[in-house]
Amino acid sequence: MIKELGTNEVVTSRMSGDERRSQILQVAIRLFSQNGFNGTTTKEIARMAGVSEAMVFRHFATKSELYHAILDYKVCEGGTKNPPWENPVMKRAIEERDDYAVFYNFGVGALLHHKEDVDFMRLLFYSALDEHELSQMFFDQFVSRIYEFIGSYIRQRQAEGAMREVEPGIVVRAFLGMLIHHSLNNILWDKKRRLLDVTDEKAARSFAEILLNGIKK
Amino acid sequence: MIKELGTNEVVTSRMSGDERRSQILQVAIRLFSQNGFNGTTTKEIARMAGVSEAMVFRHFATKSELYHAILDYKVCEGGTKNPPWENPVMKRAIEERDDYAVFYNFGVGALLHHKEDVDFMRLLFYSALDEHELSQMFFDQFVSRIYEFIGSYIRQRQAEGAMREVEPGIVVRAFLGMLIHHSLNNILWDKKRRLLDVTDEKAARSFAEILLNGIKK
DNA sequence: GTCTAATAAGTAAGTGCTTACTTACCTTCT
DNA sequence: AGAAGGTAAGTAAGCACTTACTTATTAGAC
Repeated sequence: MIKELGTNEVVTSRMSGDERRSQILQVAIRLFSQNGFNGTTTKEIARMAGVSEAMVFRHFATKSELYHAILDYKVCEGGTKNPPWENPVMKRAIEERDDYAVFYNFGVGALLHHKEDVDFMRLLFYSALDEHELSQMFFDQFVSRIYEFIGSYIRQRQAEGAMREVEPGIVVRAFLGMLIHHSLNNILWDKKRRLLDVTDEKAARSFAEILLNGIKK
Repeated sequence: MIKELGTNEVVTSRMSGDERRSQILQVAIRLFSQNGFNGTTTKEIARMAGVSEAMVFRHFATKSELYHAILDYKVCEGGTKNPPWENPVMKRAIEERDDYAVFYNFGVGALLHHKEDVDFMRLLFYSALDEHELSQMFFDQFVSRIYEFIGSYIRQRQAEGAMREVEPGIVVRAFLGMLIHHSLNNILWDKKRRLLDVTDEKAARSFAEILLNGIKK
């Protein structure tokens, strides 16, 4: 009997199939992202979800299928759903050729996204090390599009004479490198921000300034 | 009976204790770096080393002790042993205030190092995700020294009026981000270099140029 | 409204296999 | 002969996954 204390709402112990399925999924996301595929047991997933192991296997035929469902869900949710350049602020910045606004907004968006979904970042790296196909899928679908998009923007600005002739792919890699490495540091090694303690805004501002000064004509 | 074919040298199946120990270590490094701690079995380590499981446990009391020994070995070998700035080329560049040479040489060195020791990179990330103490140790001992060293160089050049007043920590993070993220891409996701195919030298040159133009006065 | 039968949510107690680790014994060198 | 290198065959615990069964919910006939 699970009850939500402190509210009038009382949650009965029995859920509908869909509710239970997504609850198990949420629990599993946390555990897989914390301990990786091999470090997570179905027993623990069941325990954390407050059900018997049999229930886990009623909803997901195998542990692998559950892992696959998680990555599938996370890759779709976190990736292909809403690419950064759909943002109206970004759109205007691009039209107005406001390079700083383009890179700053992209950067802040990325850093925020990483911070809000640490589980996803960890899952992504675990699955990349495990060489899971969905990690490659995420890269092919999401990351390569970012390269295309920002790359083509840089190419355009080079054609317009606003940027030096550096290979756009390298510039994108440099910028994504700053952002992702910054998030990775905060998530994995420097949780206490002992080495570098700056707001996302300041980091994005500095990275955008360094990059744009670095490639301007 | 293991024999080295194609040479006159014949390796007998029986090794000395030290030889066997370091052979098991080498085999385990490869397996742990490929499959992580939980994904690697002592049975497989023994099989790959061509000995029985009992031999693994004669040299290392537990699986954890073996893992610890590996990280210990790798962290010392790959990290604290020879910091990049001990390199004479780097030393001269620093004395001569040749900013480009400083950052370019550091970059090429890092990229080469990553490429030559993919196992180490993978181990480092696996152990960081697993929150193993030695990953934190590596960060505290090796990475933070890089921040100190490059950071203080930047501070000096700022005082000399050669660089803008950007927080040195952010600049270091930006540069390390470019380098590490580039290596990570090559190791984990873009092994075929479909997104970006450049030599280490070109990458280091571009990254150094972007960074230095980005922060020059 | 109430009874009922079908259905869906749920579990306890397994299964066989794999795991990290051990024991008791053998073989090879010096 | 004795120390060091080495193994076959274990053990107990843990793993993913199954079976056989119980409880709660609900839809429709009356």
